[in-house]
Amino acid sequence: MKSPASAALLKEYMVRIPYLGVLDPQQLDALARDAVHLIFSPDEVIFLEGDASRGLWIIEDGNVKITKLSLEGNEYILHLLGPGDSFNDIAALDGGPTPGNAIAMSLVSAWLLPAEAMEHALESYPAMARAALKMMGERIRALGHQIEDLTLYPVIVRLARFLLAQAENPSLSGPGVTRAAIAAHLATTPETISRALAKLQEAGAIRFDRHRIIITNGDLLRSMAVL
Amino acid sequence: MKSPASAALLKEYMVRIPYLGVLDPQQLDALARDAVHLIFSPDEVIFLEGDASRGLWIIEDGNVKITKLSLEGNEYILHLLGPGDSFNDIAALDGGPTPGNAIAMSLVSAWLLPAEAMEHALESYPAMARAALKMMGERIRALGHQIEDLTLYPVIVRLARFLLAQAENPSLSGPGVTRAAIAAHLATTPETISRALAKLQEAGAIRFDRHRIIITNGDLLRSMAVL
DNA sequence: CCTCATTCTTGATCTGGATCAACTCGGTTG
DNA sequence: CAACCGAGTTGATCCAGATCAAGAATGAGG
Repeated sequence: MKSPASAALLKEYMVRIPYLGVLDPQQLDALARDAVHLIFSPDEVIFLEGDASRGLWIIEDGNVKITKLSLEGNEYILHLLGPGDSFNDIAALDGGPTPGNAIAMSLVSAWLLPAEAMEHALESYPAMARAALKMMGERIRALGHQIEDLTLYPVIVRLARFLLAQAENPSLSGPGVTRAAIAAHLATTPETISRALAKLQEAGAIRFDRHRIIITNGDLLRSMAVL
Repeated sequence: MKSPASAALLKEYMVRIPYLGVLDPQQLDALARDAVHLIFSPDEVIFLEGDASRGLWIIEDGNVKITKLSLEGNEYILHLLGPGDSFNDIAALDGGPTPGNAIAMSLVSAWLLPAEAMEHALESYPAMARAALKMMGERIRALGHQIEDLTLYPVIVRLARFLLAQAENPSLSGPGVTRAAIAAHLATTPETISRALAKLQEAGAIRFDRHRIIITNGDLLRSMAVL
């Protein structure tokens, strides 16, 4: 960490991560000092499912996808992440293997808080473990909802929900988040996404400005999301 | 807790739950003393998704399903549970709302370790929080695999995997675990399960003895599970 | 401004699995 | 043992969404 500006940004992002936000400034500083800063080119593999965890990653810039891959090469995107988002939290906190593949979707710069530093922090600061427990609970509920969506609702509903989620989380847009990526996240195909978007537009819920998607009628979209 | 025999069984089950197993005998005893024993009839609702958590449940006898329900009434079974299994762990540990519906599939007797007792234990015994963190990590990985299965593999593969999992976990059999239940767990229909089982039998991987399913060729079944 | 490479759209066809319906098999109850 | 009832099987049909194929829009690089 040479650049002080960069170090300040890292700390800003760290305090927004719930289980790091409970640390006091010196503790946070100590942890941040161990951070390593790395760059990945588009499509570069950051880690693969089952790898030993190298620690906690925090994105400075760019988009990253966490995926599952079938033997036949089909991909499911578990999470789409952007600047300020962390990933590999689970493995970093419980010392287990990484739970998915992490792949850069664009030019990505990110920090790595090494596993040993995380482990040390977890042992030294009990409040962090308690906060991590809550975070994991949230994550489990989110995965439960993801399963619910996939098994109980058709593509158009899932897409409407995705767009609503995206609206309040800017990290889900940006380059690399193509129709193919949305498709892989909703467990369908780019063609189906294209058709579903056309239907939503027809219904008047959204509009295309060039290739950007704009929500023109949030209530209508919400009703189509069965929410 | 009047019956000493029953209390002994409860403690036996408790030590097998990883994050309770780290407690020493007195701590375990103290927690067990607060347990309440309850009975549910078949199809009775134990709790609904989003309810405030009453605490940690441990099954003495019978089967319980944890489900998600769509507005149209379609059901997805997240977990099938039997004697010795616990449920509502997440909410009991993080104090959040219950993450699914719990419904008795047969006559069920179960203990409830009240939320306050769990909370108190979690605060008093730091080792328990650490162990709980690991347990949640495992749970998250398992949900990840469930999503992977649902999105990337066809019914027959999911069924083969289910049968293999069932073979080493007797709590997944027993009355109430009908074809309809398996179907709801694999996000399909009873008819499709029936046909898929017929195919597996035809291939020689399994056999029916009356209505019990017997694995006759584990390797073949594993190969059909793409494992 | 043109070219080339993606990504996106749109249409035609195909298919795994859902749905609907009829029937069979046990097991239970009076 | 007759009547019944829930579970399981089996066949026929249907449909959401996948797949295949062929343009059309967009954007980057020369």
